[in-house]
Amino acid sequence: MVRVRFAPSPTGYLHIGAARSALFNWLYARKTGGKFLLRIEDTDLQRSTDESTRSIIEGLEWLGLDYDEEIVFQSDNADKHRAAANRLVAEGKAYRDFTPKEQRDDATVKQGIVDRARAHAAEGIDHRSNPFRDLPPEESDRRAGRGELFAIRLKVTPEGKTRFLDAVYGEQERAYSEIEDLVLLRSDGHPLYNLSVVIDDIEMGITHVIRGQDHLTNTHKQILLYEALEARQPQFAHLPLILAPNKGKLSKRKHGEVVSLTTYRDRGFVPAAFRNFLALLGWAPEDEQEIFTLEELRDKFSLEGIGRANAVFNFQENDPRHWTDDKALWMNAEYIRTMTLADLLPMVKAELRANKLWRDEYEDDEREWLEKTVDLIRQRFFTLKDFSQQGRAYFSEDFDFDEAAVRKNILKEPRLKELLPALAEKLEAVEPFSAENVEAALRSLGDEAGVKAGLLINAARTMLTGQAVGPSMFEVFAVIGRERSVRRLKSQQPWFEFP
RNA sequence: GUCCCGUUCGUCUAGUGGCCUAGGACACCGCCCUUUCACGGCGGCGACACGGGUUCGACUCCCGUACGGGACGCCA
Repeated sequence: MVRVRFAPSPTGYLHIGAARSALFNWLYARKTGGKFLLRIEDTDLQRSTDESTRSIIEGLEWLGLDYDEEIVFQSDNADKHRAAANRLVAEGKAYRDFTPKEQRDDATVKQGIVDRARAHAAEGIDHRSNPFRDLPPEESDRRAGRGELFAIRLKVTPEGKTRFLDAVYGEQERAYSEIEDLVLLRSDGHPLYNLSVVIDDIEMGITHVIRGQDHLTNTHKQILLYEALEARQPQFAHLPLILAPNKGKLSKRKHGEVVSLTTYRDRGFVPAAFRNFLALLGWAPEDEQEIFTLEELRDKFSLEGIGRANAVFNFQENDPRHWTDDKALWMNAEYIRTMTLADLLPMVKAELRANKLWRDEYEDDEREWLEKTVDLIRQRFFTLKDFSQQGRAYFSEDFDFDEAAVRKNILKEPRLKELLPALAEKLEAVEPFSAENVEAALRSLGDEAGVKAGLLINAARTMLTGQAVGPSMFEVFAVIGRERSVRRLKSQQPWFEFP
């Protein structure tokens, strides 16, 4: 039975790369009939926050990735991690390192890695030079008993190599000589990442570890731990990374909210659309299908379909039209215009409600009207936000007029000053007020006045919706209704002055 | 610096030795449809990082170079 997990550390918002890992794990579990588990890796007390945990849970819920069993909080297992480390010491597979702890902040650590590596290169690397590595057990016990502080390090065998078969990257091996005696337990008793992950994965019965490629080299250390703990290794599958447009790392500090999953929710993405987009970042089906229902995605997903090259998340920071990847935007528009109305309506409702445009009648008396209207206007929308912005005039009397539209469609033709009220007159008599009848009325007015129908159509579009673009105008009349149409055609706007 | 991974249109990708004059999607451009803008239809632009091998034949296999990414912490 397949058991996979998504194991984020709650140190910030849910990153889209992490969201994709979660998605792939979820798909794999659902495809194989296995379990998808959630583990919060909150052992870094300094940086973990409840708010992050909440945002992760919300994010998964938004994407529709439901998890099985109780959430595991890694910090709850610290005692088990400590016990395991001590057991390894007792078994001689790990040792106490009494070297005093160095105090370093994040920045100096990063520099230290490079400096130390250079020095090693110059002098020749020896990962086994720790003076406490071969301290006799009695001596080690005595010093520990005396209350001396120590870290616990894994005693890595000098000769040999670790190997594993990655489901994505294939055969992997690494010489033991490349691996340091990693610290398992800090001198303050705090268990460290590699230990905790391995113990928890064993404990949770994880069969497949599907995670970012940034863990590919860590995996060798973890394998050493599986061996030391005499536990069976899971199958590993590492995912290519998602990069920024400059092919660098995608980070919040540099790239802002575009990398945060919640941004997509807040900016009007349909969850299924974003999920679909994410699935295609680093994975491809056997055929050329791009739009999938969740069921199709689940059925077609496979580890074999995952690529090895990192993917660029293509967005343009200073261009509002391309604020995120164009394909994601297209995908969202595609979903908005093709999904069932039943699925779309609740999202539209939430959007209208958030903007005080919702009226309860939309749910009973005017339900039909709402469906017709939404169906009409969704054809050219890209996000759910458009329903309250571009689509505002359909739901409210209080909407803005686009300046360019006014200039182009109204002010440049003085005759409209008479024609618009004339059109309003005609519309008052149209019965029933259908698209066909409105069209006939409008065209006859055009003929009588000797102007092209297009002039009236475009002017009416701007008077009724404030915009230069929109759906078929006769449908718009029908949806806006006689009363509002007439009123808007006759309305005296402040800008309504011809030269 | 050391080790690991990668490199096909601007982007996401298909491709596992002949099916490739390299396919699809997004973006872009043009035409058609049309009252506008979209949608849709049709068409266009556009890529195998480079150099050596292996082979009758290489996008596909091997080696090297370049470039990019990752890891190397008493962080996760």
